[in-house]
Amino acid sequence: MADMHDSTEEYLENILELEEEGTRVIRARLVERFGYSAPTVSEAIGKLVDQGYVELEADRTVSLTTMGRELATKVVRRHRLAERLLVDVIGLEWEKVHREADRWEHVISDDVEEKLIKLLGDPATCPHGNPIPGTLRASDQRVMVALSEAAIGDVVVTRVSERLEINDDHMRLIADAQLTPGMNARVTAQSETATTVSTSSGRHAIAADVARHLYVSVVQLTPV
Amino acid sequence: MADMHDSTEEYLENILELEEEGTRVIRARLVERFGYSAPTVSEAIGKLVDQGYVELEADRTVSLTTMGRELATKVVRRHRLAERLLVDVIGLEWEKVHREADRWEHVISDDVEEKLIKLLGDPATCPHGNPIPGTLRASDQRVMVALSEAAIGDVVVTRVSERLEINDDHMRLIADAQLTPGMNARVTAQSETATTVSTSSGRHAIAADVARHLYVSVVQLTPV
DNA sequence: GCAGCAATTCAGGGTGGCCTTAGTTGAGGA
DNA sequence: TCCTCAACTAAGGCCACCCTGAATTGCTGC
Repeated sequence: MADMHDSTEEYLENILELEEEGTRVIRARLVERFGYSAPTVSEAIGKLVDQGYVELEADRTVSLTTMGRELATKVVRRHRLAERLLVDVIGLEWEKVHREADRWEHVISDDVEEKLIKLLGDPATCPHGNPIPGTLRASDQRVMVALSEAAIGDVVVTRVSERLEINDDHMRLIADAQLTPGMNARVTAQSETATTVSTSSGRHAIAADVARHLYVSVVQLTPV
Repeated sequence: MADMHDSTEEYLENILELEEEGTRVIRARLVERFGYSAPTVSEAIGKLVDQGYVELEADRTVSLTTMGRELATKVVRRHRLAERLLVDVIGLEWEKVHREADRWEHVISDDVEEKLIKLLGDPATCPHGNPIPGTLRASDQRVMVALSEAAIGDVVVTRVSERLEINDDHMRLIADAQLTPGMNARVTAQSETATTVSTSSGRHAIAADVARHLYVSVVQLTPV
């Protein structure tokens, strides 16, 4: 554990999230995410390298060391466990939990993490459908596709990427459109700029930059 | 809200706690509490004065302004609500909750605070028996006395002061001796250096500096 | 082969929050 | 009266973490 700050956790967490999104992680990506200046991010990454959390590859890719990945995973796990606690037990509104968990993730101890896993029944995903790493239950990974790439037809929303959770407007839109994990939707049209879906709350045009971070799985034709 | 840090909350909280303990609050008391150097504390208090959270009186007493008291009370309330959540819902061990809540108190939002009060049934006290300020339920303030001052006879433990919660050894001792709030005990002897009590777990000598921060109320002779 | 642009580095700054060392102040006791 | 001691102030320093502005690097396309 040595000496470790929120800032360390914040960087590692975001590196892991970028990886999860399939983005090649370079410092410029982190500059965009955090809104910090480039020198600030470079300096911070330099320290993480010194501390053995990350490595800078020849092609500038930022990669997590084993130690870094462990800590990053722990932070993400705590974030998502906190979200489950906040939604399932405390009853905080769905759109508000991400922001709250962004602070809670840094203060939850190992002891509490353990208790939470028990209390919440070893949940496989957070309330937005993102997998909780390191929990015991096998993650029943269904085949997911970004809403922006989905074929016309019926789908089930499975996951709202962390990327969207930052933005209150996006979250409200998703909640209002009934596009939260588990909900059914019908993709009626795809274009460069938007995906059109029908849900129980009506017809909605979802902008491409939102649809790219909203994952769905195709409804199976269950033979009757 | 303006700009406000953990350090601000930490100072205000401790000022309020010192007040609760009946201590005249001067900066030297905070130096002892935090283990910071005197100049550090003086500088910090100076900033709190500038920001309108506290006032320095002519006799050097540090006093909270209305604004400062509000924030201090909020932090203490969140701390104690977090403790209740950790004990009653999450199941964290009694001795560990104080330390955990010391971090949680800084990250709980107004929204969550509200939900917690509902979830926990508007609790009057934290698990250590300290009153939760600003909750709706009338605090049924029984007549309490420090264990070190209690007369020989039967008492009920009502409160473990924050002062003791910092120290793991003290907390373990109290838990082992069955001196947690609600437990019965019999005071069998008082001396300058210790109080001797009998509980369901046997006979214990409680050092005076612990007994001073452990509050009890005298058991009423309920006429049958 | 070189301009342009994205990515990064270099140099220099600021603030918050901690430190030490060395005064100053004021009230109480010898 | 004067000394002492607790409480506080003055001055200077350090580190973490943020900034701006001005190079530099290296790939890409003309």
